Amino acid sequence: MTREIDGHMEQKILDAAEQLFLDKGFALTSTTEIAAAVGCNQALIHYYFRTKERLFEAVFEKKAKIFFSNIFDISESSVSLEEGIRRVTEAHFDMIRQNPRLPFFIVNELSTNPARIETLNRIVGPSIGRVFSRFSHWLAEEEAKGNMRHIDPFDLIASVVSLNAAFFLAAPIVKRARGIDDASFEQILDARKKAIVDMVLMSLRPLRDSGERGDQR
Amino acid sequence: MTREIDGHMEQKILDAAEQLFLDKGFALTSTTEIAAAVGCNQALIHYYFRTKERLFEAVFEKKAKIFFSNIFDISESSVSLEEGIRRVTEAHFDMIRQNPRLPFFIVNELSTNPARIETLNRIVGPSIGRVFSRFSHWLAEEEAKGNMRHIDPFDLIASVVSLNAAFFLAAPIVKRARGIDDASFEQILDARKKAIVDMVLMSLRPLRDSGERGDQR
DNA sequence: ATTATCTATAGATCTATAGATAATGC
DNA sequence: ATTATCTATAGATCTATAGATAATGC
Repeated sequence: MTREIDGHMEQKILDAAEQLFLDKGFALTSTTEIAAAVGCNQALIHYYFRTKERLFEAVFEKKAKIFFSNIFDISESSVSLEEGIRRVTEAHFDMIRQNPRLPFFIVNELSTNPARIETLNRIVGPSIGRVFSRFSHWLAEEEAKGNMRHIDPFDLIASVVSLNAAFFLAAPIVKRARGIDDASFEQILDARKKAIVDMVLMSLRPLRDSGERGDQR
Repeated sequence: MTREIDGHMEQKILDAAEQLFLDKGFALTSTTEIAAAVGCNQALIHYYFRTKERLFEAVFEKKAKIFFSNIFDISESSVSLEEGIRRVTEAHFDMIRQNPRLPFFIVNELSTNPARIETLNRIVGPSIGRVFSRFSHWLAEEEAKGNMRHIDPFDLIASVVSLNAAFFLAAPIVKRARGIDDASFEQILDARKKAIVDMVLMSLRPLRDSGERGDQR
């Protein structure tokens, strides 16, 4: 093989590693297997990345960034409550839809290797605080206007992320178990997205006629 | 070592395997490690269980049964909507609370080894249909009475399971990341359980004043 | 005689490194 | 001369099995 026939080997290794790590996780993926997928020998992987661990870190950082960045970024606060909630929920759902193995990948690696939490803190830490506080303020305003019941912003975010992520954790399993073809599966995804948005919006409706919070209008 | 000093080795192996498999999954747990935890030699594990795979199966069946059995079993349909939803949601939450690694374990093994879905179908298949249909009927009645909005029973179940399971997938990560002690963690669990129940109940409230379904009373 | 437990080891990985070879840039 | 790629291999696992030994029940 000559050098750099089409694109760099380094990139091809990264791509193959990404796919395999996403699919099977760190432990079940061997450098031998990555080399086979790339079509090079196994030593080359260590030439570029030194260790399997460092190769994994490269993939993990990229994927963690996708998963945790811009969650619940209400950039335009001029939008209505319903529209705002719908947007962030759907954006989050769609992000996972484009990276369906992401929830499994993140959960799997953080559970089996808690040390990786450091990596996360470094990557996500800085930005998350600002986004959260902007979202909180927006919610508080809407609550004050009587547009929604009282809810801890953390609980709302946790719920939306739970509903979206858990579905994609279970989806491939259900898909295989029931032998669902791709076309039907896309329909199921759309339906579930709608159901999740509905559920969240419905749950935020202000309380009806008691003297409790959320009825100040 | 003499035989059967206190309880059977077979049971001790099962117990140790259960703990390790739950913690780290199939791939990351070695029979050597299990033997070390038990305090016997590694060959004994194969004496009793022949292969690591069969030992794992034994653990997996037991745990899958716990996770999937009796989900959403509304045994007494005389109960009110709110009380019924609260009960099944809390029962499900508490079941996971007692087996906090269960969601990770199930997701992890089904994702990395789809063949295991067969095991699941065999174990869960028979009972789940009946429970689901009973729950559906109960919901339909409550909807007809105007006590709740219309919702696909599957979506409701999916949402509750998602909310509960996802929390326990993320909880240990957050706990470690933020250095939360056990006492505070228990409080967080209680608070989250309440928030989940609230969210579900709130989302089921009948629609207010449009002419849509759920307002027939 | 049977059963439980142990020691030892074969065979299959897998990661990482050393050192050879070939292509490129000077 | 440097850099990319390859071959070969050391050393560390890990699973599974063969065969020895010791305890128990008859």
